[in-house]
Amino acid sequence: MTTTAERLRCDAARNRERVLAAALELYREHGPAFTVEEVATRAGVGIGTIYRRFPTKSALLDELARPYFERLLTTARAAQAHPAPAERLETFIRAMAEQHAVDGIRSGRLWDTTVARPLRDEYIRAVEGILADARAGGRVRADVNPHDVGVIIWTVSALIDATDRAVAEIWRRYLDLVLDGLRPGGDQPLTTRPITSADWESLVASGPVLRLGT
Amino acid sequence: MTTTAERLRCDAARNRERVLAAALELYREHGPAFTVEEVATRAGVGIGTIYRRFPTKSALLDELARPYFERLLTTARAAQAHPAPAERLETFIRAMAEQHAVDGIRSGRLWDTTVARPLRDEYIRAVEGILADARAGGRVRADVNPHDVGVIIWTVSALIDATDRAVAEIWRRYLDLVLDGLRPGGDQPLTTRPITSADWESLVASGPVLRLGT
Amino acid sequence: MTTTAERLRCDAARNRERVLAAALELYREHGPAFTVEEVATRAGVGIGTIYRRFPTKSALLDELARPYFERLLTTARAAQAHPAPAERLETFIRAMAEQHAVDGIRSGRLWDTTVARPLRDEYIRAVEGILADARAGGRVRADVNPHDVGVIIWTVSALIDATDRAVAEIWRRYLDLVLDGLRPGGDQPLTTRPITSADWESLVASGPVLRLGT
Amino acid sequence: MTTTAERLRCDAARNRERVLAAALELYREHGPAFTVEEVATRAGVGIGTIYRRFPTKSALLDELARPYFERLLTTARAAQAHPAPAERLETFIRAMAEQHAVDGIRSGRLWDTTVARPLRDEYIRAVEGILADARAGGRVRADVNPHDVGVIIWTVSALIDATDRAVAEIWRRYLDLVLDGLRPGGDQPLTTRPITSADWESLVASGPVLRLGT
DNA sequence: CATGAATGAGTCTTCATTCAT
DNA sequence: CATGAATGAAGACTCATTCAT
Repeated sequence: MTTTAERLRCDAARNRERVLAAALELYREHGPAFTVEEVATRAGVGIGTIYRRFPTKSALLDELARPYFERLLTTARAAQAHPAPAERLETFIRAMAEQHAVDGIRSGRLWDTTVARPLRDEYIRAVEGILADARAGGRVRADVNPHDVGVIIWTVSALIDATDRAVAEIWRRYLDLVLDGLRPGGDQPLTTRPITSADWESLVASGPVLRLGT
Repeated sequence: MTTTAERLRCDAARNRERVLAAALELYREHGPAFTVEEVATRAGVGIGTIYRRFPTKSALLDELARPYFERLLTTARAAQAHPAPAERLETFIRAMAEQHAVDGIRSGRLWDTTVARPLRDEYIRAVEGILADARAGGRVRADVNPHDVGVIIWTVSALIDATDRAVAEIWRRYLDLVLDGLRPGGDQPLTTRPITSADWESLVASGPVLRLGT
Repeated sequence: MTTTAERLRCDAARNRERVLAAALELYREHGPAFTVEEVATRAGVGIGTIYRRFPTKSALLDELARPYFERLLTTARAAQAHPAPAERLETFIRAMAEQHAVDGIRSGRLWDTTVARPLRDEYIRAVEGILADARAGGRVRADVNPHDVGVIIWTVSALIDATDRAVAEIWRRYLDLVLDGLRPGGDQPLTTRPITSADWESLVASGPVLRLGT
Repeated sequence: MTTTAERLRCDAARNRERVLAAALELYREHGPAFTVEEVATRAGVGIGTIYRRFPTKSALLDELARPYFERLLTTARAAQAHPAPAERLETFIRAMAEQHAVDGIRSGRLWDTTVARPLRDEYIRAVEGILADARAGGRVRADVNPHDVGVIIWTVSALIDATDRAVAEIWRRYLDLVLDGLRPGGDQPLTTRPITSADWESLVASGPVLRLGT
């Protein structure tokens, strides 16, 4: 009995993984422009099986986003652990971009996914700490705040999405420029009011950028 | 006679404009995810009328892109005419972003549209001149080339698309940082090889980013 | 006044001819699978002009059939005038096939067209005379009647339609065989009852074969 | 298990048959001028069900053609097995016509359908054997070849299509004449060069005659 | 009268989702 | 539980015909 039940659970879990793996593959290849039936075929399961696990195609895509964000979070934690606090900010931003590039999820600006919500808080807190370290070390201009960092990472991610497949690595030049701009150096002040938490929430909640599928 | 002929063309032209206006509205609201029938309804014409002027939904979207690029080109020419050559580069980049923000075409990275093709050449040439001016005036670091400028503008446009509706003006902070990075100042060298013309062509030709419709 | 009126009538007549010529061309090229708009373009007139002359696309096609039948009738009359009465039947059948082949109206089994109706009577009468001549000369088996001749011509026409474009002239072998079968020679009797006038009417009126367009 | 699996397949198969039956009915009634939706309605299924089995309306029509050709082939094989070799040719031609008449597929000159392709070879080979038998028995004139037989059957089929619904059996008179012409008897030689294999291919491949749908 | 712009019903096809087996 | 068959609401596009200019 137990065995049977476990077997079932086991099979179910494996199926779930297969479906997610197939969906991820397809997402990497085509963005959200793939069919649920294609996922089923590639996963080697029936279409009904997918709908048993995921109520909706959109829910399936959400589930794709979760590990992506977990990997990002791991990256963020690693940067926090960097021995030289002053280096943490650049290390962090570069590592995030690198991770995004490696991850292969293109057109994957998935931050407003339901699953991303809980992760975002930890993420923001991490950024706050890292930025404070950089500031203490005099490695960042005074007028940027954690949300600026979020926007930078977001933008570079979009650039990676847009270009990495066509011309790999190009985004690095761009990232270099931005990091250069981040460093202190008697530069002209930023021309717009600081980004607030509320702004950030609005951004993340705003439909168009983040819409999945269709 | 002339009057009659023109009247006809007049009405037809007005309908054409109505269709384009409706399509633009819908594009601003939903990106390319709108129905030809919606366009017809909003324009107050039959569906056949749309297909009389535009052989395809995709052609209609192309036509949407055309004035957008023409406005960008006008902006570029204006920047070239700026009295102080050294100022031209920053003026140019800011003006392009501004124009894009004002234009309201969101998710509108339309550079690979058929209609954009002929405009691109003039655009690139303008950038070359402007960059040379800035370099002569010592206002830009030595290791950036015209294609870097193209990528910058492209990226900022994407950022505007993504954020301007949710939190207006935020993109300006980002742009400030990048412009700061563009200025000379003994900064760290760029970590990746320069972008070539061929890279640029690949970028622009790469389907996924720029594909309209579907 | 008169001049103007005549000019008008003249222009109108010429337009009518142009439309018919364009339609015929298109019919030869594509069968009935062409657009009214294509006719207008090729004729160099507006679409409204066509609808002024011909109430319907189908009526236009009918009008195409008229000269075709008139040519056939001329052919029939010529055969009647052949000096050797006994030769008239084969001459007639061959000439009809030839005329059909030359005419170039493919998939043009137009016998049930409204315009063909009045011509059919004269046609049948001609066949009757010709057949009587052949019979008097002992050049045709006794058990065929005028309607058999009609069916033969009809069938060969269909064969021409089907094959002449792909492999010209092949239909002649076939026609030879049939003519051979028509000649007297102690052959096996025909296995089916003679075709009556009523049969002929049914045939000609039967939809599927003759349907134009769509 | 097996039962379940087969049940599924069973129902699906039944639906498939229903769809084919409905399509055949409609084809008999209207030729290819019917709607996929009509098929669905008449078959009592959703439109999607049709598209699950047949990727295209054209593929559905192909599938209609398949059994038709298989029946023809069976007929051909039966004629080859006729005890008296000399009789085989006429038996064959008559049987083919008969089968076509009974089959009820009107306007069904479907020989260039994809599904017909593989059957054609066997068909031609059968005709060759049968013709040789007839020639050995002195029952056919010397100057006809297998392709002539093909053209004869094709033409008679067209005649059946055109007339059988309006006046049943009339085609038999015609067929009698042609068979008469096929027999030897010191008749006039055929006036055109023999039909070659290449001719036959051209014929079959020539679009206009055989094109299904639209 | 001529023109060609406008119309919109009708066609094929796709795909997320439900449901019988 | 798994399967994959069934569903049907859209969506893009065509074309005969009408009608304003």
